[in-house]
Formats: sequence, structure tokens, C-alpha cells
Amino acid sequence: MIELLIRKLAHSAFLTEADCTTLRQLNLRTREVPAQQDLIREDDRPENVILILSDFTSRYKILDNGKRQIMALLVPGDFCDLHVAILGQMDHSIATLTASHVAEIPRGIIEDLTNNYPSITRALWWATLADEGTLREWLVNMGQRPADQQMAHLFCELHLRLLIVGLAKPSGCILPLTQKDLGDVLGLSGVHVNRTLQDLRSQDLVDLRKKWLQFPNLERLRRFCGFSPKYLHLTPRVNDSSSSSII
Amino acid sequence: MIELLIRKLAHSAFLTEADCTTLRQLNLRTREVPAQQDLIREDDRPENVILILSDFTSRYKILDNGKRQIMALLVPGDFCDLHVAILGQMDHSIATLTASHVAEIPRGIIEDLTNNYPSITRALWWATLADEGTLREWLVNMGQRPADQQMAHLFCELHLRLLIVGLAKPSGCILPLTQKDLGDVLGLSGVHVNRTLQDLRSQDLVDLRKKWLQFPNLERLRRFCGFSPKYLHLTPRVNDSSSSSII
DNA sequence: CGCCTCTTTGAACATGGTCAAATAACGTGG
DNA sequence: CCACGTTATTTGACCATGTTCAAAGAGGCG
Repeated sequence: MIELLIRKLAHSAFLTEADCTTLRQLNLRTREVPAQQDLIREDDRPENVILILSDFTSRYKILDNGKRQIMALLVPGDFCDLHVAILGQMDHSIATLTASHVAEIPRGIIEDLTNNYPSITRALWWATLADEGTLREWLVNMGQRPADQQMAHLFCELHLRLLIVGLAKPSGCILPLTQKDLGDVLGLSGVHVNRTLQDLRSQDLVDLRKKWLQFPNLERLRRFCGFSPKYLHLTPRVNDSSSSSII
Repeated sequence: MIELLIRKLAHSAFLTEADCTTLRQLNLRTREVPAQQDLIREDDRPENVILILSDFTSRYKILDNGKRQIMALLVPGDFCDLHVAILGQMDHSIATLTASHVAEIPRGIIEDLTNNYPSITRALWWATLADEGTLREWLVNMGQRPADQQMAHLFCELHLRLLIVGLAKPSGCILPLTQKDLGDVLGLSGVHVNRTLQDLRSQDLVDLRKKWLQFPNLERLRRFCGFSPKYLHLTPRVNDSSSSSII
């Protein structure tokens, strides 16, 4: 299942064929984690690097007043904590939203990669810098877009990120979040998420049912929310008919 | 004025005495930039790395609807675009808010540093990862805190960041932003910023006048907004009586 | 002084939040 | 397959926070 990671890093424009082979030779210990379980807690100094293999995981913080803000959604192919070693300790927690499969990569392996494979190293840094770009876009989203566009924008982003790793169809993708979770992503109440979803459906922009997001007209949806994927810094791959055209 | 940068990187816990000497030997070309001027534009592929030496600079995006979101405030000692080389091109713009002094560091010098000075390299990566932590905290701030606490939290952060580089007093700091700018940082309208400031003043928490932020009672302000500086990842320096105690 | 920008104020409005209850969907054990 | 408890979704009514628009006042700077 390292293929997920390879598919993602392929979009960094740094990965060579040899790198792919190197990565395929890693043998990963996979484990399944139940829903709502912390993978990493604030103040931890994680020994291993965690790679998400299935389902969705969230970076979050909980405030004194009990409110939770989700600061990132991690999808398959994403790392939890690639570079915490430099920072020392986590300033937030990471938890599964649904039951998930993850791989634990000993930090030594990452260090070996970064010591001996410069292009893999650059690809890994690309991944964290692209995460930072995503974070900035989320801030724009929360600060300046009304709830319906904000939500549509999030959907467009997730759809594309899943498409990259081969986990979405052009017409839709999975979305295994409750409406409350979505609210904590968007900074909206659960109730308002519900109403906004109905609103989007009535405009025939998205249809979310049974954890499946369906886009009747992706182009219209993207125009509606002003989605432009530049901030994800994806380099279209050659030989990839499925996703390159849609970026 | 490289001292600013050194003071900041000293908090990364990576910088050695020798590193400081190395950095002091760089000779920087300084230039003054007028207010409201773009230093870097979206889609640029900057040749030089820009280091802020005075005043405040902003990362921002402007949406189709004309709204501007400021995604980061850069204070003296901060870099604009340290690692864009990996991403290829900018996904946002950077502009001065007031007239500022900046240094342009040729990318070659940075590459030389990262090739030959591992601890400086780690310190530079620490700086970008800490920026990412700040961005996450801003998201929490916008998503979950009411306007007054949100604004107070921003002030606490700026105060501490300026303290680190020796540009703030324990009781206050400069804040060279208009209320409209502040609104674009916080995702609030200029009018509401005005009212929130009055509210904070009436609670004797902060007093902003003539671009100077005064904190009658810093401890109370921090409690009010739940400020905890962990996300800035500052390692208290030894021999630094001015700021270490206040972190 | 005069111009320009920034701040301040008021009033009407819009968006989204809260609370509470009803309904629907889901998962488990029998 | 059904019955049950649990969790998630949906609805309504009311409330709070923040926005918009317009205009007046203050401050800065030539």
C-alpha cells in the first residue's frame, strides 16, 4: 500500500523511477485503528512516523471552552508527523475519524531516506510545504467565504486530493465525516452544516448521502466557490489519464 | 541587522556560536520598500530570499469577490519565501503594510548555507515549521474564538514574537496596522474591529492608540484569550533575562 | 490650511448559533 | 430478520454576533 504514497509524491515532480523502487522496498508494519482514536497527542514526541493508508484522519485542537477545531484532514497517502523531530513536540493532536489503517514507519527509516536519497527528501519536504499551502487556503476559506462556498471549496479540495491517489471518481468521492465533524473543520455549527448541505443540494451542486459525495456538475461547483487547485502544488504526471486533465 | 535573525533562530535550539559567526559574515543588501507594496506576487518564482528587517509585512490572497485575507504577519527577523524553491511558484502574495526595510539574500547564499551548515539548515526549517504552527493556531482562532478573544490572542502572539527579537517591551509593542488590515487578518469587518477594540479597552485588557499596543495586565489578557505560546516552539535561551521568563 | 485616510458612530440587516425535540439511520444481540 | 439502544440528521423558533451602508469626526501630513 506504499503505492498510495508513491502516487502522491509523483505529483511533486521530484520522484524518479529509482525512488519508486526504493520506496517499494520498504516493508511497512500496518495496523488498524478504531474510530475516534488518537494517533498522536499534543506534547507527544513521536518515535515513529505515521502514514495514513485508508479513511480520514484529523489534526485538531480542543480549546478550554470545549470547542474543537479540525485544522487538517489527512487522507490516504498523507503523513501525520513527518517533521516533528525538528520541532521537538506536537502542538496538536491527531485522531482517526473512522476506523483506519495506518503504517508506522520507524524514524530511522525516514532518516535513512533523507540521508541517502535527495530527491525523496525533496519530495517529502514538498509534501509538508503543500500541506502548509492547504492550511493557508483553509484560512482564506474560513475568513472570507460564506458557509456554502466554503463548504463547496472544501469538497473540491478533498475530491482532488483523493483523485490524486486514485481513490475518487471524476464524479464524486467518499466523505466519511459526520456533519458535526464537518462543522469542526469549517468553524460552523453542526446544525448550520446540515442546512448548508441542503442548500447546496437544492442548487444541484453537491449531493451527500451515505458518506458519498456526488458532484452533478464539477465545473459548476468549482466556479461556484472559486476553486483553483494551484495551492496544492500538483505537477500533472505523464501517463495519467485519470487525473491530470482534471487538475 | 542580521542580529534580528540570529536572535530569532537562537530560539530554535539548533544554532551554535559558530553558526552565529557564519551568519554575521553574510553581507546583506538592504533596501527600503514603501507601504502597500508587493514584495512577491502570486505566481512569481522569486530569485532572492527576502528577510524582513523592520515593520510589518503580510502574506495575503485576494478573492474573486475582492475580499482580502491576510494569512500571516511577518515581523522583523522573518523570511518571506525561504522554501518556495521546492514548490516552484508562489501561491499567494506578500506586501508591506507600512514602509519597511528588507534584505534580499541571493538564493545561492541560502543554498550554500544549507549545503554546508547542518545546524543552520535545521534552524531554517524550524522557522518554517513554526510558521506552520502559527498558521494552525490562526485557524483555531478564527474558527472557534469570538472576536474579542480572537483579537486578544493575535495581540499576545505578536507581542511575544516581537519580544523574541528584542522589539517589544514587556508591557506593550508596536502595531502598525490599520483597523481594516486587522480585519483582514481576523476575518472581521473594519467596523467590527473598531467596536471590538473599544470593548477590549473598556475591559482594561488592551489599549491601542497611535500604533502602540499597551497591555495593562498581560497575564489577565493571556488568560482571557487562552493564549499558550507552545505553538511557536520557542526554546528559552540562556542568558536572556528579557524574554525567557515571559514565554 | 486643506486634503486624504483612518476611525468612530448609528441603524437596519444577514448570517450563523443555540436549544430542544422529532425523525431517521446504524449497529448489535437475540 | 427484528427489536432495541445509540448516534446522526433534520426541523423550528429564537437569539447573538458580526456585516453593510452611510455619514460624521479626528488625525496626519504636505
